[in-house]
Amino acid sequence: MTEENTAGVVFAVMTEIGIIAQLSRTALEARLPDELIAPHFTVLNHLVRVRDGQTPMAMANAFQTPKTSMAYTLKILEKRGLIEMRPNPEDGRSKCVWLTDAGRALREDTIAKVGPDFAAVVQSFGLDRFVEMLPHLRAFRILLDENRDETGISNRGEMP
Amino acid sequence: MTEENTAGVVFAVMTEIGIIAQLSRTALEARLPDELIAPHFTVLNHLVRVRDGQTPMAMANAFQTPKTSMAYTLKILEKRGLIEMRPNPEDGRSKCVWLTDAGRALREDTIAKVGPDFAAVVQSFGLDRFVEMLPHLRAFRILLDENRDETGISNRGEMP
DNA sequence: CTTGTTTAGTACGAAATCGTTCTATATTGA
DNA sequence: TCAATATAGAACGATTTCGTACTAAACAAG
Repeated sequence: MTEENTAGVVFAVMTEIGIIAQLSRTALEARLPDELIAPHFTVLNHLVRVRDGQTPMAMANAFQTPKTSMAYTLKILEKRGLIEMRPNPEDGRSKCVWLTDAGRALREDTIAKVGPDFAAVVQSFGLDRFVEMLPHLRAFRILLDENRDETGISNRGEMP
Repeated sequence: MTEENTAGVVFAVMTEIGIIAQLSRTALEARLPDELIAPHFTVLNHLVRVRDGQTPMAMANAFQTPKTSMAYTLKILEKRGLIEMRPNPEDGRSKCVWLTDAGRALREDTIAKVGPDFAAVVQSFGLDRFVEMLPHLRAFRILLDENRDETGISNRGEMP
């Protein structure tokens, strides 16, 4: 926890981010339907946030998660009618993942429900500090995203 | 992704934090011994960062994770000789978790190995931005930590 | 065109995570 | 004191996550 050196600061930031992610994951799951867990929502959110029509492999890559894990998550989302899997017209091997109206609606509802849970915390923290942090976090995430694959992890989808 | 309203900003920050946590989790696991995964390291780190000698229940609470999951993680760490479980002298029901020298050493080694992986990213991002963000993240994490249990999740350890 | 190589997805078994239930100890309150 | 309740951990089965092996389609080189 020393902050005198680069490694210390970076590690401390990562630790804080890890804890925050864990706590908000719990808060999120408390607001999801019982049958769904965080990864399901994360996938729905990704499809809205980036774009839908992506292949499962591209999504596994985006999430740095094994393709078999992604396949399992997608299968459940499809069973629940929250996404649709259609064949990829440009590649007979792969499929494309599309959101259904129900999928979009569930994402919206969940966001609306989780918001108030954070309201008290955000108010005492100060919205302006959030606004201030957001572009930095975004920039850092983009950098991290670009610079990965330097740590060699297989089975997690290669760059498209 | 709109940033015009409170909920939008908060949700956007959470999304970025979630992605960063996921990416750094992958980077961390790439540097851990093959038999160990992120939760193992996270527990070791927690025991150094907060204090060791805690009960499994207190740790499950800290991680917002079911006590059975924590028990499983601890069993593996104990089997690997990275922690020791001793009876709690103040409560016959519970145990206390203590780090071994090997556990401390593994944490140190891992931090030393992961650091360089982030060096390039941090350099182009700017260390000063990290230093700037750290206290905000820490303050937010502490607030989140204090304000939880408003979403009612059972089985994840009550406050000690 | 072949033929060998790469890639997307699937099958399947192993490992991790989780919820429920059970046991032993502690705590509370008559 | 002692019964009633609450808590920590263990046991156990179910679900999720993951790694390896396999299949089918695309691609590359000749």
